[in-house]
Amino acid sequence: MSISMRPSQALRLWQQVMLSQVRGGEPDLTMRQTAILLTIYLDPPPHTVRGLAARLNVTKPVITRALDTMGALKLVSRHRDELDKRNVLVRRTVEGALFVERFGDGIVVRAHELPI
Amino acid sequence: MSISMRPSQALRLWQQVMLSQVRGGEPDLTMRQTAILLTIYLDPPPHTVRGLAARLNVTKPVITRALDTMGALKLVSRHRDELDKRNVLVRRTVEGALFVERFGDGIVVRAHELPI
DNA sequence: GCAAATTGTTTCGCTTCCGTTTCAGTTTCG
DNA sequence: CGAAACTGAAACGGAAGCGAAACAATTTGC
Repeated sequence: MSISMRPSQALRLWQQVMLSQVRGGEPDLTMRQTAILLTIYLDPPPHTVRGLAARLNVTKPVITRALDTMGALKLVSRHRDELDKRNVLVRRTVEGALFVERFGDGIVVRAHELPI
Repeated sequence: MSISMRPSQALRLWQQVMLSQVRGGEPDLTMRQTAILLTIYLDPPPHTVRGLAARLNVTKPVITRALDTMGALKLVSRHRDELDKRNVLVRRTVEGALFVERFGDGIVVRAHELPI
């Protein structure tokens, strides 16, 4: 059974979640950064710069810079791949897992609060 | 009857919507910009810089700059309030309405495609 | 063994954004 | 009338983003 919603409900949900994030002072991530973060936390590892760039259809420097920023925020971490030292493996962090978990819970709450 | 979803579904929905936006080459809005845009299109007018700043709990220059960027993208427009010339009224545009409409439809589609 | 290919980062010039402060224009009100 | 209040924008130095191109480090394959 899939999830059904009308476009007006979908937009209202998005607005409420965005407002709660902004008002709560959470990091002001871009859509690209959000896509990268959620891909790292939802898709099975390993995650490489190249793989993420292909998944998002963006260039590699876009991934590098997003990892710089989210790394500074402790949302993800980087580690050299010991088997193929050209690769960088992107890993989850405790802080990032908590952030994503809170984010998901927030969506659920806002969805529940939606008017009919 | 409210909308029910599990956190894992909510996160997967968010990921799929973000991925489709990024891959589709849509403007890479930040959470703040998204919150502003949706507030303008979902909440009843009039919308002023001050009002939006209060709604998002951010400073006025944040709103001014976001309107600069989204104005350049033709997603919103600014007009001086003739009744109180200190105010700037933020208005919707045809392009912005189409963008928001496509966005909402995209969410609905991704929600429908979600695994159980 | 060594050129070619692959990976992720860095550099370039430029744009956008930040928070804070300052400013110009307008309205309010004593 | 004129001072105070209010609104949105501009100025400031700094941080972070962009695409394109060049770059080191590593692996592949002849």
